[in-house]
Amino acid sequence: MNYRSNQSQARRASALALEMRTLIGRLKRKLRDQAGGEDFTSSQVAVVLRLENEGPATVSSLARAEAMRPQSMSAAIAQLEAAGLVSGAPDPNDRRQTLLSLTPKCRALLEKRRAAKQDWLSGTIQARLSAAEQAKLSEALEILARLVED
Amino acid sequence: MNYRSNQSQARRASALALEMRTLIGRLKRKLRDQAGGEDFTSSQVAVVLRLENEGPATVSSLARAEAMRPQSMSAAIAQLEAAGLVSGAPDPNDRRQTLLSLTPKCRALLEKRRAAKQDWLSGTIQARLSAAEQAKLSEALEILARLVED
DNA sequence: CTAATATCAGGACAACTGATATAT
DNA sequence: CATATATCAGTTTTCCTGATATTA
Repeated sequence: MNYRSNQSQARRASALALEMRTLIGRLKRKLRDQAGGEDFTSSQVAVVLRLENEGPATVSSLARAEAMRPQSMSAAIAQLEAAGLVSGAPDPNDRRQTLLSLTPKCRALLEKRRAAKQDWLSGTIQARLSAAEQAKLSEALEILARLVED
Repeated sequence: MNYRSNQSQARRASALALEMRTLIGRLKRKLRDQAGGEDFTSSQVAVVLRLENEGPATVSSLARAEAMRPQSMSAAIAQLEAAGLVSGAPDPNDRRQTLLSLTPKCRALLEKRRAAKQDWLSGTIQARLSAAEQAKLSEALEILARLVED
């Protein structure tokens, strides 16, 4: 690996990083705006979908999964509980923990929103990206996941 | 296009959306943490790199490029100006506008940080992704850009 | 007069840090 | 005692909306 190729690799990585920064900022703001009003934050949506896909979990494990502080996750979940979408039950095996799960109301809401295609992100993915592009995106997400590991 | 294939398309899009939400949240927090302290926010970094790549620009045009409000961009840039990294000069052709550009101090700082590989995102891209993976990422970024168009 | 640029003022909200109680 | 979970309280930060002055 010579000097010139290291240089051009560095330039390519910088260019990618620039594009990514702008894109992440835009997506972040877009997701927040779409969630505005009666809906939920991006983090809250991620939690609900995670509970749906992976079953009951604790505040701490959810915080680890999203790489945020337990206190922040707790606040997000408090709103979901207040809305009656998530409920917690003490874990009989470890009484420090509270296992959270989706309420029937939440599952019904998810059904309804899916039927009405009310989720902006998945709706836009379907509307604007071909199957081949979605496949490329999926590959890229696996690659990107490695950037935030640890 | 029959019912079943629409169903499975919708499921695929939902799964992608879930992965993306979690990933965006994690990247967002990671970028903020890496920028913490004496450094700058992700938006500020994006602005500096954009000015470097595309030359002088106004607050409004930068706000459009990042899809945020001019007032928010103005605040971000005020900090950069206070740090002596960006300076503005009135546009002689249109006196409503102020053209912003990088100061020599900022260019020197960029050089120094690049030499020391101090940018977390581009450093991690280089360290953890092969050339082929970076190419896939680049393709995916073009695809993703279409999601936030308008 | 209407449209675009910039900036001041105030507000909302997500995530943070620190401290504390409880259970393992 | 050391570790893990959860939660209360207060703060920071980023971006927002609304209003105003200036110039095209």
